[in-house]
Amino acid sequence: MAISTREKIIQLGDDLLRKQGFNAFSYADISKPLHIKNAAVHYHFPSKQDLAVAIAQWHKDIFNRFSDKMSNKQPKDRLRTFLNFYHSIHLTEKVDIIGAFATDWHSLEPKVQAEVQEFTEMVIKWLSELIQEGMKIGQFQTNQNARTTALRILNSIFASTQLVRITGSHDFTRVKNSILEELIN
Amino acid sequence: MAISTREKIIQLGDDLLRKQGFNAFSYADISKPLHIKNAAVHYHFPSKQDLAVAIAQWHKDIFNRFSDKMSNKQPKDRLRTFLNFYHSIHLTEKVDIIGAFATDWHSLEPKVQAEVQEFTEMVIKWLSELIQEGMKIGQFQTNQNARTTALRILNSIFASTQLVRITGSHDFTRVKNSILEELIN
DNA sequence: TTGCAAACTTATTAGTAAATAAGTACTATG
DNA sequence: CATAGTACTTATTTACTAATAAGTTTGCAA
Repeated sequence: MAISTREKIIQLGDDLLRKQGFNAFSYADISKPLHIKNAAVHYHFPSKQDLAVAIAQWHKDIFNRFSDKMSNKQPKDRLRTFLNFYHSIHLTEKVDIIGAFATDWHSLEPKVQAEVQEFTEMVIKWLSELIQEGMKIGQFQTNQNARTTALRILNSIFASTQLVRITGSHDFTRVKNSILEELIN
Repeated sequence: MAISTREKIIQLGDDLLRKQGFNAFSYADISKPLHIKNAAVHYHFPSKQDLAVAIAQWHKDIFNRFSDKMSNKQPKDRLRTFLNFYHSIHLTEKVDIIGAFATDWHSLEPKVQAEVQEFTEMVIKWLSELIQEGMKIGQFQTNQNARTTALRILNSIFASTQLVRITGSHDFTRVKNSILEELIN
């Protein structure tokens, strides 16, 4: 099945959102590369906020598929794959979607904010459970509670996608490795 | 000495940059509250990029004064004050300037990027030295190198100012306390 | 074949953006 | 008192933005 225009718009919108920021791209930036007219984008997403909602929902879908696929893996491997996923974000010069939405938070309508909140809590919950499981089987060690550890991992890794734009790539690998080292052993 | 218009523009610009994002505020958002005309802002800062340069330099100045004032304090207390400073950012509904600049990175001209890079390295250097000193006198404990630890602290705390917009304030205190607990003991 | 809905294009609007040129008021200095 | 620089205002331009109304094409279904 060929990819639909609607899907192409979401993917390009996501790309622009994370490369430039929500207020830095326009419908023209979407319509031109797809060789469609401005109004065609408005046909699928009447307002820019509607597009933002769709992007957030798209991330929820992707994350659900990701967590399903990972469900039978060991906590250690799940965490490693999660961090590698962020590594690939960093390589494409994008920032993580959570940080991108957060800095533009006050430009977003409540319906967008609600989707972003849901997605973010999904990720935190997944990380927390992963940590608790890893603790139980002795794969991880920490004296913080699971949510706090989850928050610190999420913060460290999504902030890294931002910080390396300023300081350079080598710092990404430093942080990524240190997260693993700190928990494992 | 009364505060100059130039200074007022910088402070309000910084406020807007960190509350809304670089591309989400306009010169009108600055001129209106200050009861001056649009062109008066352009008189002080011909382009928006010039204003961004000034904001970055202003942060360098503030940080220099901060680090001078802290120089005779113990590493532990310096770190605590640093984290409290971020706590006050969070209370004003702003995000940290580093993350704000990073997400809007591709909207910034090289002259702005250079200033931001200089400021960021100043902060990382200050944190690294603080950690090394704390390790030497046995106040801190970590098996990571100083820059990596500095990066993780900076990442965790600046990402928190973003994440709590989505998840709520209580998570800020969690992260802040966990940074201290992890290092001290 | 007719009808009708989905997926567009054409054309336009109203608003806002950054930026600049030219003029004015104030103030300090020589 | 003249002049020159600083700090503005008035007025305007050019460009872009999101958004919408109205018309067109295409494919499928009754």
